[in-house]
Amino acid sequence: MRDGATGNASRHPLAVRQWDSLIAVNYAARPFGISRMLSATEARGKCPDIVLQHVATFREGEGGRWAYRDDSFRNIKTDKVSLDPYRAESRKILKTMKDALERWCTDESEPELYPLTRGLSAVLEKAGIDEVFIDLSPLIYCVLLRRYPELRPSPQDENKDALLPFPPTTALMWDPEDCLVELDKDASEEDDPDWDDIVMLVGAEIVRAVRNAVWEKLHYTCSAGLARNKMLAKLGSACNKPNLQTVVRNRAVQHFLGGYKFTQIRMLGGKLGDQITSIFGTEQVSDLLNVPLEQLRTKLDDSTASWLYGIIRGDDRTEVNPRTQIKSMLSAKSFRPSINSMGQAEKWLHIFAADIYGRLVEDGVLENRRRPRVITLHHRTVQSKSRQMHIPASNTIDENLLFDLAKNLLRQVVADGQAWPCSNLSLSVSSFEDGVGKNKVIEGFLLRGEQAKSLSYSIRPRDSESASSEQPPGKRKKVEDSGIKRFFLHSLVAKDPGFNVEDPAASDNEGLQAPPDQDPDFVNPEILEGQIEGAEYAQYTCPQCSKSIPEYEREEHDDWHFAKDLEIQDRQEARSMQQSRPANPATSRNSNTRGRGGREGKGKPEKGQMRLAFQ
DNA sequence: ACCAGGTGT
DNA sequence: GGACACCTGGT
Repeated sequence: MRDGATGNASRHPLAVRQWDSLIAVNYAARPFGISRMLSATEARGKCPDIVLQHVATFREGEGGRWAYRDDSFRNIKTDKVSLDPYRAESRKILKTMKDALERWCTDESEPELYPLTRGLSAVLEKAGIDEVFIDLSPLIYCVLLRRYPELRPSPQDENKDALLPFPPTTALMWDPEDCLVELDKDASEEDDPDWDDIVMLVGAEIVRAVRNAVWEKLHYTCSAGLARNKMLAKLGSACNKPNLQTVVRNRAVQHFLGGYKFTQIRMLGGKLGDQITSIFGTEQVSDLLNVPLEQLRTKLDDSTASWLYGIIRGDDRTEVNPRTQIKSMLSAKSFRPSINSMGQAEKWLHIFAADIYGRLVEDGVLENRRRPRVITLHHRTVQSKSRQMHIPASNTIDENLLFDLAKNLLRQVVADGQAWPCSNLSLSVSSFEDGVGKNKVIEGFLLRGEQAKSLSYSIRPRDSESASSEQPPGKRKKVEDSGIKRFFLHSLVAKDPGFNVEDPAASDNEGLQAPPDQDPDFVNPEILEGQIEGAEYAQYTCPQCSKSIPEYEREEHDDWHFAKDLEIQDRQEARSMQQSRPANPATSRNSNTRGRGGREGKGKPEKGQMRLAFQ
């Protein structure tokens, strides 16, 4: 589990400026007392040398292209912030991390472990533009099996509750840079290590490798926290910034948490935290620990009470969600002097539409036929209001369409009541439909690895033809060079985890499964292969895409996944990882636990196993 | 389905 | 605080 704040390692004081305030401050500037929320003037007062870089902006009349401009801070009236550069860096970092993690799940040296570990991979959750949670459990499990053969399940080892062997009693060799949180009072560093400790040690090794990769490749430092759940990892990550990792061993949790204000715990930083503070007259976790559950229940509703009771004891069950494709895109502007007319508002709608459209294109969303179904306009005067509508499925999404829809929505809001003066306006698109739109036909077919290679060559020309014919002229080129290939590879694995191939006959019927309003020819039928050949051979169910393929094609199939991973954007990767979970071959029992959980019952300590002891 | 509101970076 | 993004709950 990991979480880190990344920061460029510049030694010169530097901050990112948005209008007159700072939104990010590097570590070199912090000793001067510079923090977020300071004004540019205040920052200069504290550190005359500081470099203040304004964020990129869109400018009225310059279309959808952002730029860094020397005078943007003076143009708050006409410019709109663009966070695109940060989104791009964020993607690079995630990709680097993902690649670094990947190396931990493949080990050719011990083929007998393949059935147990193949397909296991870490899950990454993007928690912010510069933060990520990583569930390392699957990787740690792999490493444990390799290093501690006594943990490998033996055939007669049916009993899930069978006791684990004792771990080796040799002292653990922590890296000098691992920051260990002091143990609870009832525990001692002299005690023999337990499996939980070893799990953390392995995790620390992996995370160090990930952080090193980020440094080597991108020159960002990052801090990390390792613990048994997200809440503890998050708290830990802040303990040793900017460039160290903090390990909260299970035997240290009580001591660690006891020193915090509960308002620093995730979900308690807002109104709920305030409410609890005033009810119980304290912000300290240690004080709240003395309050019995029954008493919490008298003051809070039941679910909140028991959640709170658990969370301050280190019990956080929230999963690391595999990042899915982006769920919404928003473009917004606050108006310092409020705006007062439809005409003024429309200018901004143009910029919003261009911004969002650019991001739709950049993210390859159009190429993938992933489109938002809903558009929403938010409007704030004294109160805030929002209106949304469906994006007509028949239209090609472009800037003008977005603008027209936005304008309609704005009219509705304006007609609705007090619309002026308006202090904030935003446009967003959401409800992304990733059913590859016109290519639903692909789902339900299986493309064999070998054929995938040859066919992807043979069909590419025609494929891109039909693809670009329905693209606006401006985007043809992009589709042709890399877009379609990406799309092609992606769409085969991205969608349906079940991946049914029950009706091979359907495969050579054009568009048999295509919804009536969709064009079945977008992907030529001949590239599809609905039949599994070699069914008489041993079958292998790919944990990544759930496809069932002959054993002898496994390697090739994996190569194919590997190539795909390199090509498609990280968010798309995350999606396929998510879908691979249920297909984990190791999941034999415990349908209510996750794939990795079901199996870890055997491989991990019975007490305090990573997050899974609870259920 | 629609909208409001809360939480986080 | 501004500009995001995500989630939940009420109707």
